[in-house]
Amino acid sequence: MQGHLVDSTLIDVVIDMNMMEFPQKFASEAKRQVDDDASSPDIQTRLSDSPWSDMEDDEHELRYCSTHGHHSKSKRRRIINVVQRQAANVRERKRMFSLNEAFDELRRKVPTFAYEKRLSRIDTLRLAIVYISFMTDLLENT
DNA sequence: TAGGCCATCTGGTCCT
DNA sequence: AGGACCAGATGGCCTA
Repeated sequence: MQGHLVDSTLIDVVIDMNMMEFPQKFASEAKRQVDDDASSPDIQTRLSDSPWSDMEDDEHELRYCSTHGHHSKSKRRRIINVVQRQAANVRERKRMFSLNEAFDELRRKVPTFAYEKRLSRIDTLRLAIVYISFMTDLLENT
């Protein structure tokens, strides 16, 4: 539907970019995910009274630029155990998954030709920028 | 085979 | 305290 509104200017841009193909490796990539959790690099289980560990010397005072209105913060390393790390990995995977869902949705919104390849994430963003600019111009000139 | 793209892990920082 | 967000590193897959 959205492709009908596109003029030659936008089409020229689109032609230069990679075209669609639905993710074939999405499922295959998931293969190594969950099972790898147990075999992740030997993260030491570091259980201590405090989840924070001081950096060695007094250089660990992290000073933010005062022009940005930040206060100085002490730079302390947060110590997490294996369970917490794995939980964080799962959350990160979910977060990236939802990010990719958003990219897929954006891919469906921008006009493309269903050639052989799907748009990469960076191409999707660039094309969306071009498309939005084009539509904005169209709106302003009517 | 090199380069592009992507998923995943990880540690640092921000935010609630 | 802990979850969200981010960026760097790494490794796999695919294509020219």
